[in-house]
Amino acid sequence: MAEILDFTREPEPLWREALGRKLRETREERGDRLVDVAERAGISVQYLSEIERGRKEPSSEMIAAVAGALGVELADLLIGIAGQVRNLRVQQSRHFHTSRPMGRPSGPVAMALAA
Amino acid sequence: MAEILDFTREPEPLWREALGRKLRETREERGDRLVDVAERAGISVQYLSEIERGRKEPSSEMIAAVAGALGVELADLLIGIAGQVRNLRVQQSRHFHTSRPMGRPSGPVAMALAA
DNA sequence: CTCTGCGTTCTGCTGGTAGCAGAACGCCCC
DNA sequence: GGGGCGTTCTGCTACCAGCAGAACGCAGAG
Repeated sequence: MAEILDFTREPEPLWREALGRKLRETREERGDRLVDVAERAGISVQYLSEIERGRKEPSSEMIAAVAGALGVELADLLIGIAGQVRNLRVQQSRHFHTSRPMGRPSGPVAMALAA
Repeated sequence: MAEILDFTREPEPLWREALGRKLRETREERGDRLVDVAERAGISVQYLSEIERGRKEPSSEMIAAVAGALGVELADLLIGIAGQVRNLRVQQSRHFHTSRPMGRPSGPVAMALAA
């Protein structure tokens, strides 16, 4: 009974965190400031800051507004996020089996309850 | 100058709609029932139904729980959704004819203001 | 040292809605 | 007719999205 639980951080990042990271990256690549994007998207600057830091859960309309203000489409955004998530996970669990989604993750409910 | 335009706005599907579609597709591919996934994810069956139909905005924890219950990772989910979104948009702009009863007024910024 | 620009974070506040239970309903197949 | 499956209606409560206003840290520039 060597492995009780992986007390290491559940490697899977949450959606809002990955999204925020990608949004920030995209904005900085464009050389925009928070206030620029916020104005264009029609939202407050504090709120955009929290979205980018993965603190708040933006609605689908918000996501569309920010993406539109950044000049990217949803599909591109998703692909970019997927890439980031992949890199993050590989970085963390370097020497485990490579991508095999068949494994039954032991704690789907646990994640929901944990947060 | 009057830069009014925007009447060419394709109805880019909202995040929650695309997500729901993909979740349902994944579940059906596995031959699971709503109640199976709901139980495994620890959520109610009505709510899962609404998520799959894109009617409610699930939190990141919910997404993780459902994805876990389906045995898929976030990255795979995102890529699948991106593909669906792409296909949808192509399908729409190719011939606008098919049964599209819902005249979705979904613009990025416009939606934020409307909401 | 001060000033300015940029982002972050704190304190509120309000409306909306996530998420649930319970039940009813339509549909299909036995 | 009955049972499995999904949908939808009516609530209901608790939580949080999303805002304004202001303050703060931290750079660099003068």
